[in-house]
Amino acid sequence: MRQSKLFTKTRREAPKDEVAKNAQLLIRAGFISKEIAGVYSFLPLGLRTLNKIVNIIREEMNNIGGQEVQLTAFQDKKNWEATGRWDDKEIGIWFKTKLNNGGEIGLAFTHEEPLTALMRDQVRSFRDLPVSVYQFQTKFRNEERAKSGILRGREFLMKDLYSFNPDEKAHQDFYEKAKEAYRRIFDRLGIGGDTYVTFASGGSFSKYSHEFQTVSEAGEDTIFVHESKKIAVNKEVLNDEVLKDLGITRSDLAEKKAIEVGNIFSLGTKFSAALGLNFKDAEGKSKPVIMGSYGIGPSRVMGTIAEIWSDDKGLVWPESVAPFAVHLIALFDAEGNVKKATDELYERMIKSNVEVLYDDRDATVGEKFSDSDLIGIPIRIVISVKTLKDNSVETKDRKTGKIEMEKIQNLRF
RNA sequence: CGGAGCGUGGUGUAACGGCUAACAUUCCUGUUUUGGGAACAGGCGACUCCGGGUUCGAAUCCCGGCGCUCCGACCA
Repeated sequence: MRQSKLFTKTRREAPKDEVAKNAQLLIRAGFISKEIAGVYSFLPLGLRTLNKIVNIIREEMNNIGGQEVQLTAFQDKKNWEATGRWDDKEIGIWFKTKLNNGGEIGLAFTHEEPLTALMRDQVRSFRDLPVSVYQFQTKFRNEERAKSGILRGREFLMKDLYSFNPDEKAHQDFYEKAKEAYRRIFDRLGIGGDTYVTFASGGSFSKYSHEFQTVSEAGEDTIFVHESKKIAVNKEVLNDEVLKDLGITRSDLAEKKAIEVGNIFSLGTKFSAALGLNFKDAEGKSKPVIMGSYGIGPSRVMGTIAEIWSDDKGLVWPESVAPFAVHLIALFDAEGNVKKATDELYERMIKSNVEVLYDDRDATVGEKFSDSDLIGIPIRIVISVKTLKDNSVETKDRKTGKIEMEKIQNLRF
């Protein structure tokens, strides 16, 4: 894409009402725009990155057999009354509204109830199991206090997968597969090294749930990290019993702030029993389905990456989620030689399906370089009078700062 | 929801109760410039968040609302 056509602009300064680093950088670089507190819009660069995150998650969910759907955000009150979660006293974060015909609907903050109800029509026999279903969906949570930029919004994107299994063993097998898939996802997203499988409170059907916590000062959670085992314990459940279960001692643990980027949770029969999602086993006996839920917030992940991968000049995207692979920068000369050479290279890259952002703006050198650092595309390629003397370009790695000269004809595209 | 702070051109800031609300940046015009947010000249852009009040006079003081931020509580 030609940067001269990109409608978003970079800014020198962040709006003063943004304090969170992720929001400051993403707004300054033109990735997102704030609508109201906790509600952000995604602009072209931001949407590209968000979609890359989504696609990585999608691939890994498909790998473990997940089937993608898209449920509606509108919620039928009767499904939620069945589980006791319609009442505002139970769930304080509902957005609800009246229908003109007198009814009442809610906007989903999660989807256990509607999907369980939907599966009732599909699952009858043990032959229909196991099955797992997921979606990328906008969730609405009427948080009393939005904070931390896109880390905690009132509207946010979430991947939620729900598993349906005939028995506890099959459930556990899938649960472990999902855990492994999550590890791969965070590795591919570039935050695997800082992300710990964290033991957290399990609720009534399992002793523990597992959170995926990325160590960052911007996080809201406090976890205790066991570095060599690459696991952690959420402060909420840190006690002697947990330490014994995990075979670790308190002195091995280091206290850290962390962002919860994902979690997986055994639901047992809580929802299937309440909503009547039963199946006939091989003996013809009716049993409730065993369920699990598995969430990741792609928009929160994007904010987390911005927190972790950034420096004083701007964002430093991992290749896997960068809005473009290459930032091509032309430092024009009066004769037009640089423009001609850069246009040619740009066309070549487009033909080779390289995702390239071409800074063809009539801007000064300093502005182009500053914007490039701010936007944080992994590889910067500069063409100028200087490089053309040698028929070369200069490449610079955003992360390492390493600069190399390369002959134009030797470029890999 | 408890506590604290803040609302001034697009953005960031300034202005004792008193001149035409100032400065920087962005943006527009032109000239020059092209390896780190470049120079010069000219120009556009604000009912000072909204509504009331005090005063000869309000961006400034008072009351109410709305919004934003921070700390805490909350966060299947």
